[in-house]
Amino acid sequence: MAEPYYITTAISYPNGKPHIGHAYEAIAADVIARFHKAQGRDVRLVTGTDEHGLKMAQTARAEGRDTLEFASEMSNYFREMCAALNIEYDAFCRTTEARHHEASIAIWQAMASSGDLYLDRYEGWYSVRDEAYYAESELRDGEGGERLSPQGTPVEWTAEETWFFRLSKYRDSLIELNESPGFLEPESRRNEVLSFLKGQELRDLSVSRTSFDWGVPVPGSRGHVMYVWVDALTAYLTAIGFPDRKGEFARFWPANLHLIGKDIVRFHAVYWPAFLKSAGLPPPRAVFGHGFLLHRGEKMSKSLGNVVDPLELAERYGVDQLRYFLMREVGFGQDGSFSAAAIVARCNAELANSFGNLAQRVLSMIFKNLDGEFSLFETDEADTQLHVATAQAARYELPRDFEALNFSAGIEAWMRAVFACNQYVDERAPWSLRKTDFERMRVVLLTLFVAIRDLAIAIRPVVPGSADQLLDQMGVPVAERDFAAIEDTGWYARHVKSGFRLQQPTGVFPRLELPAEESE
RNA sequence: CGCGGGGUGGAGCAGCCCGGUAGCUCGUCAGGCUCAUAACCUGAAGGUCGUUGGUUCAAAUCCAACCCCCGCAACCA
Repeated sequence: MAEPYYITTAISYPNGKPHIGHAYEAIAADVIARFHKAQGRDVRLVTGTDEHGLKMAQTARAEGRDTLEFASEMSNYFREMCAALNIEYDAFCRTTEARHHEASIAIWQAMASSGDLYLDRYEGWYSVRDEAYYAESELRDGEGGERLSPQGTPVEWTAEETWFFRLSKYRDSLIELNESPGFLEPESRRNEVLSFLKGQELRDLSVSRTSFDWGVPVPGSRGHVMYVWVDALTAYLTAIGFPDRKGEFARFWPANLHLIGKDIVRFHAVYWPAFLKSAGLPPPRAVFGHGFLLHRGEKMSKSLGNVVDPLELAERYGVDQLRYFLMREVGFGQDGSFSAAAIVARCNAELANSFGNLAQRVLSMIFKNLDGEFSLFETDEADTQLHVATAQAARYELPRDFEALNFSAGIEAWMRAVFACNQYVDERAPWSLRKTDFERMRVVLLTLFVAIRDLAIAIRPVVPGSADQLLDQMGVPVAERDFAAIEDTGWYARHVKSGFRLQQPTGVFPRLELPAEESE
């Protein structure tokens, strides 16, 4: 049975419509999921929306809407984004679903029976906007003498009864977990978390609220709803069947990877493993905090008016182009910059001019000169060398780098193989051979055909739609588009035998135009 | 002394962990080719790797100090 692989994106807070950051994370998760599928693994990709919390309730009220109805609408935008970006998720978990409430209650009860939850009185400076308490020392004075949080939001002295989670108890095991290689990446994030864990005693965490009711009710404790993060994180369990601990859950937990933004690393690398341990469940195998995208080097914000709608980008430049750009251009784990000019330049240079044009010129010559027919052929040493170069990239380098979440390096290796193919075309000059040595021309073209097929399969996780269009034209069976198929040397003989005939090829990676207003 | 990221040919980056001829893409210039999406291939120019000092036979790479840029308020990955 195939090895299971479970990956999640963060469960998004749908307070607003999805922006480029959500798109980036979803795309990266989808690329990872497709890559592991192509490696023959049994993959679950989970995403969803975290719809509880005061802010949701407030936003809905401000719009004069029923909270759930509003949340449903917002959640749908996230589903639509996934559909538009070709995100192939297996489950979309909404935290307002009944099954999720069940899961949250189950984990709560498990933590309670470990003795890790206790009721106490909490007094302090509370910011309604931030849903957080602050220490006296963190506050500053605002205009008119009011007290402000470090975030500049008003705070008031509040006393409430709240449930606490004994986070302090888990400090040592959390340090150990975060020190274990591969748990939290990239390294810079790990250092941050470790310095947080080691730098101080951990305070127990307030995990219930009584100031509002839009959340999962705490079992047996009227008036309390769970702290949003308790239930949000639990969505990772809900999606695979928890509280049923058999079946899907037994197979897929612990998750192989939580892919999240760098801003919520602490919740995933500290609170979440502690909750799980308390509930008697193993922690996720890995957490990766990716970077943020900057628009032309500037942070995006509504107030600056430079927020970019990911669907507009996909519409304008193409879904696969956007996917390719984000995975290629930005070092995974670092912040990255994007702009219309950068997308156009990158996609034109690599997808259109290098790979797309390579496929087009080769398929076109096969169509015109060989009537689109395939036959067996013997390669000479130089031909074999080309296959070695492409196989190196498609079978070894790209998978190795993708496995390590080093997408730009993997794609770069792939590009080197594409360059080698174009170089080979030029050196062999099949258009000249056509007149002088037809047989050699045939061998050269078919050699290239094989190379292109391997390269198309290798890059398919990144640009699934376009790669499939190309492979369709090439007559590569749908079932033979994974890494096992690249290894399978018998495929070409079957391809010949099938009698497949190539039609007039059409390019799958068109050149992009830079919109006039973006070209300054 | 708040925390973190970064400063490498015109632009964007890799290399730094595990010191040993400075690499890639774009751009520029020259040449080639004409099969192909005005695409492709070859070659060239262009960098004292932020500064200063240290370790070393040898430093972009290790150590120290300093300078500069960007995040760390909200929406939010």
